[in-house]
Formats: sequence, structure tokens, C-alpha cells
Amino acid sequence: MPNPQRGIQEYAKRMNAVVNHIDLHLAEALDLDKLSRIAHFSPYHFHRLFAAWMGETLGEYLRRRRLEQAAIMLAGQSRLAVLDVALAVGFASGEAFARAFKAHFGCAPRDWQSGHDARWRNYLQLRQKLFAQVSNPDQVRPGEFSDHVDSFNPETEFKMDVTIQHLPATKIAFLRKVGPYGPAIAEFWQQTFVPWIKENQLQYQPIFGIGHDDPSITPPEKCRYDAAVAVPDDFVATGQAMTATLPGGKYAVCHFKGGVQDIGPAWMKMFRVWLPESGMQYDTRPCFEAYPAWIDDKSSGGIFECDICISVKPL
DNA sequence: GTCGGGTTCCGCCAAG
DNA sequence: CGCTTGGCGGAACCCG
Repeated sequence: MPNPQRGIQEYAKRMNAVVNHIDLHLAEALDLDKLSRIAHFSPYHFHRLFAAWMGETLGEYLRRRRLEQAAIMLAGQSRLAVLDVALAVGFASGEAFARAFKAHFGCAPRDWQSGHDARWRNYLQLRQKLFAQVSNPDQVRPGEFSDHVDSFNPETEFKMDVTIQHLPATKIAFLRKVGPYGPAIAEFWQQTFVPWIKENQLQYQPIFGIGHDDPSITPPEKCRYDAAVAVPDDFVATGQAMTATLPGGKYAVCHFKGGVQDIGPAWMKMFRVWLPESGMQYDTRPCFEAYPAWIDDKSSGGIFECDICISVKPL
């Protein structure tokens, strides 16, 4: 009779297909009927399974994803029209969007947008002050930068010299972690992902860390992270692993070298400082960190290198 | 896997 | 002028 382990993997595969489809087609009309067909379940059965699997109903998840995408777009592009953002994330009217946004984030879309704009203008001014005082670092009072984004390690080389690259689509196998970003990610690599890629003889393939959510917007316990490795087209996933295709297309690529505590702030800087000034806008394809291949002593001393890749499209 | 009913929330019109 | 809020009918969702 059927193996229960197989059953769980089959459910995971179907649920994952739906979640993937939602992220890639956020702007389209996605109702229960359509998504349940993708999952190969009947609508009503699917609804229950999804809620049990994800900890929120399909409707709640879909609305949350749309609002979070919108929040990212608004925070990064201060001149984007609210209505355009609403349509881009799949709301069919600006009114419904404004209401849902306020209910979720506690403020109107426009206030969120201008608030972020003001915060980051302020941040840029403080940063210029810091650079002006670089010959006399003692004059920078401790606590002047209270926000976590300012905790750059001097060892860190992060110059934001960004190039726009056209990356090819890549077949990947990945292990997903849902939970707070930060130290838990490093632990996840060491204890779960690295053993898995070694078992599968994949340690010399390009690898990727895919952060699907912005931790300043998505609740920490809902943040999704994929540790991924490039695989052949005919690769069959083993264990908890899933396969997917990393979409090709335009990415803003920037090299990072530094401590694990600085990678988060580097992402923030890219999104909130570089992106608004770039003439590009964030696209809904996933963003990721790219590593040429696994190196055993990669994180020795806490210093590592990677390329930060942000999916973009012209304004 | 299916059905039905209560409820929420969307989408349109209008005004602030 | 674009965005937000309020009212309202109806569709979609949610859950027993």
C-alpha cells in the first residue's frame, strides 16, 4: 500500500506548485477554482489542505502576498502611482487596494510610500555626513545611526557597483526554510543543505540563496528562504528537495564580500537606495544570492562572497 | 470529495 | 488631480 512518506512529498509538491504559481502570476486573477486545478485537487478539499499546510487560508495568503509585493514596490519607487501598483499586484480597483492595505499595514498606501521616501532621504543625508567625517571617525557619535541598516562591518566590501545582466533560466533543486532570516539561515545551510548537496554529489555546481520575502515587511515567521543548487534538466529530487526553474531575464547584479551580519543591510541598501536611483524597477521574479560553487571553508571567519541579484525591468 | 448558508470582502459610484 | 473613504449590491470565500 502507499508509502506515507511518498504521500507527504506528493502533497508538498502540489502545494509548492501552487505557491510558485501565485508568486509568478500575482497580477492575474487567481481564484480558488483555477488554483485547485493546478494542485490537482477538488476546490473544497484543496482549500482545507492549503489552510492546514500554510497556516492561513488561500484567500488570506493571496491577499498578503499581493499587499507585500505592493509594499515593496511603493517603498522602492517613490514616484510610482498607487493605482498602477494596485493593478500590478492583481487588485482590480484602487479602492479595494487602499482598504486592504490600510487594514494590513495600518496606513494608507500613499503614507507608506512617502514615509519610506522621507526615511531614506534622511538616511542618505546621515550617510553623507558619515563619509565627510571619515578622516575623523571619532566625531561620529555612537547611536547616531540607531537603525540596524547602519551596522556595517568595516571588513565588509560593499560598494554597490551594480551591473545589469541578462541571466539565463536555470533548473534548480532546493530546500525551503520558513522562518526568521538571520543566523538561522546559516544554521540551515550547515545542518541541512550542505549534507544534502554532498549526498547528491552537487557540491561543485552553482548554488543560490533565494530570499522570497522582505523581512521588514513580511512577518518573520512567514519569511521563505530557499537554499538551491543548479541541476541537470532530468534531475529527480530526493528527500525534502523540490525542483524549480530560476527565471531568466534582467537582473541588477552586485558583488558582496563581508560578514553574515552585513548581508541583510546590503540587501536593504540595494532595494531602498540603489533601486530608486537606478531608473529600473523591481520585477516580481525572485531575487537571490549567487555563489559560484560550494567551498568548504566558505564561512570561515564569518566572511563570505556572493553576487546579490535583484530582478528588474525598465520603468 | 460535495453541498449549502452565513459572512466577508471586492468592485463600482460618489464625495471629501 | 490623484488618493482615500463611505455606501451598497453581489460575488467569492469560509466552515460546519
